Amino acid sequence: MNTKTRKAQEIANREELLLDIALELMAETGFAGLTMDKITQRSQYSKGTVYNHFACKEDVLCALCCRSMRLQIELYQRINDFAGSTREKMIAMAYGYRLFNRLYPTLSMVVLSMKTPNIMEKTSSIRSTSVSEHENKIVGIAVKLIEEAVALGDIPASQNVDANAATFAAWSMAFGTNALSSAVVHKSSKFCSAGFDSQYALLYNVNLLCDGLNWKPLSNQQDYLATWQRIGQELYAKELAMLEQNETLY
Amino acid sequence: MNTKTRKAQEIANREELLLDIALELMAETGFAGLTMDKITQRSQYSKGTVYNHFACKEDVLCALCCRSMRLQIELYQRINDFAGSTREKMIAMAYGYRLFNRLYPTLSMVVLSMKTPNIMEKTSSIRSTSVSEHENKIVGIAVKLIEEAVALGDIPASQNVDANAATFAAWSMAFGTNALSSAVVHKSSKFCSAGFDSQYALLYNVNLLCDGLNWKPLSNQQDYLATWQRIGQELYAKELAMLEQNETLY
DNA sequence: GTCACATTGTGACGAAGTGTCAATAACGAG
DNA sequence: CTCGTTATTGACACTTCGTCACAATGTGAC
Repeated sequence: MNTKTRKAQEIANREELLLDIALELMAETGFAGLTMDKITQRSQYSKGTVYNHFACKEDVLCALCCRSMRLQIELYQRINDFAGSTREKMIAMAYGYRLFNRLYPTLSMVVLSMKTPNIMEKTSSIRSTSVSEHENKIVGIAVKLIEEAVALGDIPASQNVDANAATFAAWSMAFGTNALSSAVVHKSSKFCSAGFDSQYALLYNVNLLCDGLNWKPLSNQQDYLATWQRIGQELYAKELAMLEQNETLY
Repeated sequence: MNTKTRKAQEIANREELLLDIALELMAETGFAGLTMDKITQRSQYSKGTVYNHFACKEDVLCALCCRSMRLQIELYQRINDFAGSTREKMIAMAYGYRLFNRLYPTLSMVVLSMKTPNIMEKTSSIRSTSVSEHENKIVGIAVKLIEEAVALGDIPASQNVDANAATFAAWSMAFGTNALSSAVVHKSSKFCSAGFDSQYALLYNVNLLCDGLNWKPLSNQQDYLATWQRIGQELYAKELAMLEQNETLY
């Protein structure tokens, strides 16, 4: 029985190793540069072994997506300790989301790609439900926060806010902002010339949303830019320092 | 000289034909089922000719993306004739966006995929700037509408709204809502069990955003669900009828 | 220690797809 | 009709995916 758990551990370790390699390859040679053969070559294992872990190439992405979400969850959990209003905590979630996207650009692209049909069509159901589970955990954090805001009256009861609907709105906003930001940055979009500031776009957008929910204090009652800075200092100082030194973690 | 324009016309026609085939293939066999070989086989032309039109497979998607945006623009232009406030017109844009996504599900997936790195990395620069140009046209429609709202005072000057920033927010929201809706519908997401209603999610989300901008009349001052219905009847009756009969147009 | 059995690993291989290019065909001006 | 130009073709070289018969290794009973 002991040997079994040891073996299982070894397999789990190898899986992480393979994922490290996959991520490294993607960072080096771009998204299209990831092939199963290259993973095989760079690892000390053979193709068959790699395919023992992942049913297909898309499953590798799925697994990376799960890792990505575990990392995100870690960032979001710190928010519990943040001394601030519920709205400030929601903004902290947005901060964490953006931080994640900057710190792990390759992983972020993986998450984005997972919403795309050509990937989803091919993933095995085991992997894709695993992604859903992780996703639900993140969604749960946001739902809980919004429910708390309603309970405390930060979001007036008269707004009749459904926590699920509001969470979906916030998620949509964050997801869309990130997806379009990275696209806008690279291209000759109208926004580039219009002084588009990707740094604060998410703060701005989430503030609009919260104001729409009538989530007190409103953005004209409080300086959320200051909150934004404070979140960075108090919750994510370590990660910001890494970014300063251009230490991107895939 | 006349022969040249005739020839050019023929080539343009053939390009449209090839795109029709590509779309048909995607609708039939899924996104991953699209191959250059199949396009070749189903058309009466050879591989070389197909590659004369499109530098690579991703260029086909790019071209479809442009077609997709031309169709969208057509939908949005009708809004000029809509008798309503600026905010109602913004909601009409959201309506058009959602209508487009329902009427052309395959094309919608193409647009979504274009925001993804594995596609973007491979597209030729000519095609991708063409996508940007089309995109800018759509963005321009929204910017103009928001500027008008500010000029009329529907959005109070005190909000200090930048039309570009607000457009980006609206675009992010619409894009994110659509991307996540289609993902949520298929999967065992928390939202499914929570009575997620994809039909009105975009209306709800855009209303939140407009409320956040303090775009008058606010959603508690007017029944925008009624507006939503009116938009369907007055602007998009034909398209709705098609949807009723399950006539999806790729 | 060893033997039968179970599990895990291997890499050559077939299938499928991409993009190229030398050869061929069609075109049109003179 | 002829000849240079341009468009078209499909065989080919190359890449990649995913499989499977076989090899190697690990396990536990005796």
